[in-house]
Amino acid sequence: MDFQKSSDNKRITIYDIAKEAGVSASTVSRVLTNNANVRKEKKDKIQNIIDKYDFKPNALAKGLSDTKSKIIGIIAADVRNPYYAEVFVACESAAREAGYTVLLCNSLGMVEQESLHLQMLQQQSVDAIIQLGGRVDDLVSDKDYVGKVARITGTIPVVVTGKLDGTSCYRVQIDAKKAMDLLMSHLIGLGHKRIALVGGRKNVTSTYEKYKQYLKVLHDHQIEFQEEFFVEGGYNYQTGYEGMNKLIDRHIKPTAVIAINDFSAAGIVRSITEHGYRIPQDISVVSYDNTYIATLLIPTLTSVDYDYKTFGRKLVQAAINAAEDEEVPIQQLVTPTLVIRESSGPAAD
Amino acid sequence: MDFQKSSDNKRITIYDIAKEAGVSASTVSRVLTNNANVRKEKKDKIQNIIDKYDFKPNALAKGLSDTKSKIIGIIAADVRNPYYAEVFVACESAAREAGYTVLLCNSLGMVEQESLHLQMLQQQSVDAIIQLGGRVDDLVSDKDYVGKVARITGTIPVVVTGKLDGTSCYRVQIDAKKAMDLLMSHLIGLGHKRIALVGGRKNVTSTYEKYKQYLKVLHDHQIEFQEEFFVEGGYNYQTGYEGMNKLIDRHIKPTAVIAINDFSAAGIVRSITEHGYRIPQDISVVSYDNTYIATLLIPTLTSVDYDYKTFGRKLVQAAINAAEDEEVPIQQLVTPTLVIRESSGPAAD
DNA sequence: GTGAAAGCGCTAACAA
DNA sequence: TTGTTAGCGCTTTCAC
Repeated sequence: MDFQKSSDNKRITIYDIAKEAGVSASTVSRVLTNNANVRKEKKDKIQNIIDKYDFKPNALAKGLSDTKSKIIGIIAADVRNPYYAEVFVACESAAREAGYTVLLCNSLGMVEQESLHLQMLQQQSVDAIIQLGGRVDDLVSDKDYVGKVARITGTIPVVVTGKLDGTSCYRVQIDAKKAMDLLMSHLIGLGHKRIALVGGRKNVTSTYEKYKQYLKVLHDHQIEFQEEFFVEGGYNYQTGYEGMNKLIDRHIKPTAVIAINDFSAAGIVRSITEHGYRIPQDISVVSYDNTYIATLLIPTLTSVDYDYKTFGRKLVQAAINAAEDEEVPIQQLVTPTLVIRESSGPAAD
Repeated sequence: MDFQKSSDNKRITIYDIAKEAGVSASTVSRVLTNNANVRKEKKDKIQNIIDKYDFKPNALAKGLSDTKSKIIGIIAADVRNPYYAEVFVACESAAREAGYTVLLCNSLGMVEQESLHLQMLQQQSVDAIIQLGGRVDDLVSDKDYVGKVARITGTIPVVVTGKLDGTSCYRVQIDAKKAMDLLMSHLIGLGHKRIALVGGRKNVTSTYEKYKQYLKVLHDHQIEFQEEFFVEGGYNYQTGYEGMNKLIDRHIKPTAVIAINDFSAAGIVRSITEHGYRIPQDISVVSYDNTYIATLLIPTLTSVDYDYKTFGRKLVQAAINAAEDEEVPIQQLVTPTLVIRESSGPAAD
């Protein structure tokens, strides 16, 4: 067996198959799409030739002719963040099962990239677009972006994990209120009253909702809200680290900390450890996303899980249904669950 | 401002532009591709109309007609692994700069998926394929897969991060020998002699090469190789954890451990910590990949970095050059560097 | 049941 | 400089 680079291996087409089978291209197309009757005898013959050459129809041509590319474009904030990686992989699997392919683009924190990606996906004639994070996380939707998306939704359905006021995007969101409830009940059940919330920005919808719910739960339990216990910041290691340092340095030590995600939790763990406190004996740490980071740290993190498989399936389902003009709910919620690990325990004192 | 879903927003084409401008479609095409002369006056008029409708040419049609899709297909083992995520993002950026789009598929450990993805990418008429990990990591290439790929390379260039014997794939690899040298010099320089190598399988090329080099360096320094110090395993947290447990439980405590990647390093750190040893005072831990995991752990990990940006650029460059029939070296090496952090220190005793 | 022909939206060779 | 024409590879009427 010898595999040589057969230099100009002209791609085989439906016509080549047709000629060899002694039929017309239409007939070959019929057995390919399998949506018209072809005499069994011919059908078998054609199929054999197709198999023999391992022929696969050109998706571009197919897409051009029936104006369906069977591709779903996905714009993610950053797949290097395991949260997005999990969601993306879940979407990819769900899409594949439904016979669709996914095209991934990352905006990497450059919001202007999102517009460009939108444009590119449009050019590629994707059948639907799913946007994971980025501008759709904004509490107040960017006007410019809304305009761009609104323009697109006329032709291509767009599904987002957040929202985009003024557009007809479909929304599949994580139930942020419930996510906060899970953490708060867990902590309050362990006797915590001095609970800090570290990381996240209030101009991000999901964070804002968590914050609101945090206040509400405190209030429901007659625990007074302490301003200093909410440390706004970002969503990465560094901001978690700095946020926690700030708290401890100011001598306002909480007995429990809710991190906005696993990354910031890692920074928080570092800060606490550096200050000589133990987790969870002195301070409990809990977080959101339940990415593998939660299992890598010492101690392992109690974290809120989203059932990524279901999340991805809902996103893709919405995208495909919308693309195929079927009924799609404007908004769907994904219910989070709590995974308890080593980082949370009874309140100190 | 009111954005309504203008239900059947027929996609605008080059003909619509042409009609409105009172010219032929070819002329519009000319200003679009900008590779033929059009009288400035007309050109401006056409451009205005294009801008007015924010018209973007259909990439499918374009790809069909000039048989170049400007898409690079990427098959990754699993983007949830930050190593692949880093490489992918680097490829995506490099591709975008060169005017290409990338299509990502993950095989998620299911080798049969790789063949299917290959097929799918072929159907999408991608201009080139980049495969990151998976079967191209095998020390002995899978015969079946080799056949499939060899068939494809006739039409579509394939670039891999490993190798695929018997095919004409282009190879862009990390210099595994050098990567091991960096770690070994570092450790030996710190006085370590009892150095264990935990994780990885010898049927994976890069691991095999590291193993060989490990033996060589030991030999060069007249350090006797101890069989038990090489603990074969996988590439994740669990295998790192179990591998290290095995070492310690057998009372063959090394003074330094080389983890096959950051994931297994995390497991190793856990095992060491659980056994009551300190890092690096009792045991140093170093690893490969330098993903963000290395900075999240306590202690932070000394790890071998690959300069992902360059890695991605080389992969994409090779892919594009090959697609455009330019000269491409069959094999290229990426030179790793060492990032020293908290997890490594002078040998105990 | 099957083939001929038109068309999907674009580019490029050829005339004019 | 510009328009006409012929594809790119496939699907889908419309006749037969």
